Amino acid sequence: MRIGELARRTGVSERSLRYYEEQGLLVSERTPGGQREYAERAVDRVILIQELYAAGLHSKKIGELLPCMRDPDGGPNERATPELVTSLTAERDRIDHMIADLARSRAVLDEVISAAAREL
Amino acid sequence: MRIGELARRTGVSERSLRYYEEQGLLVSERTPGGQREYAERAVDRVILIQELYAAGLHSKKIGELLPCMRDPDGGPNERATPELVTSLTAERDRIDHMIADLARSRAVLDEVISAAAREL
DNA sequence: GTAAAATCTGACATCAATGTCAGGTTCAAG
DNA sequence: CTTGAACCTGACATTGATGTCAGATTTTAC
Repeated sequence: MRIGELARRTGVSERSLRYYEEQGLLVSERTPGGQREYAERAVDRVILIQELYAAGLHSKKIGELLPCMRDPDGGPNERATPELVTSLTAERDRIDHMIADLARSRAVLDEVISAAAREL
Repeated sequence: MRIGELARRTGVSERSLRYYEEQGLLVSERTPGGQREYAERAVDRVILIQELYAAGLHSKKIGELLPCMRDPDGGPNERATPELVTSLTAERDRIDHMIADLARSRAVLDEVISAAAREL
């Protein structure tokens, strides 16, 4: 598929898709004319990238992480270096804190929303 | 307490504390010389503000939300307008999505970390 | 072949919280 | 009184992903 379709199917802008490629997170073939052609699996890949961004990982870290994931087709993947494991563990802990904080914020919102509902 | 102590106790920079005040999220008395003097409860307030920022709320929304929270001392608080309730409900839903996304990202990291551990 | 739609590259803009720095003032301790 | 630490205001810089635009090229439909 070309970039427009991938953008539509993932909800990610074309601009961002080109940026992901520039950052080495996403690969594409090129048509003879030079336009990007994506495999079907790019859809899941893009969604994953977005989720990792939302989790606060930066491009560089995502770029290190992605090759170490088990491919869905069981293809070869890189081995995570000890340094990467250390850094990913830190990220995981940070995400745990983030989830806990989010739960607290959610409770705050919920309390205000509920209080307003009770006053109707 | 003055700004330095509040910064130290909350882990938030003095710069940010002044910014919060500028945004109307945090109040302070002033000494005769013009320096900020904070009440003890400012500590919890600052931590709450940070959590709401982390949850993706912007200054404006936090500024609308805070007065509608029940004060710990049961003091008077503003009533949430229907528009605010609508917007807070949307934020809450967004936070729910965010938590779900974070859980997925966490699982991805965990899988890579675990796989590396198994290879030792 | 032609026109419209899609894509390309490259550059510049944006956002919002925070960092940083300069020059001046206030506070606390000797 | 003096000195150093803490604080003040105001301004400018930073960050990193994304928006946006211009001008050129490719693809698709007729």
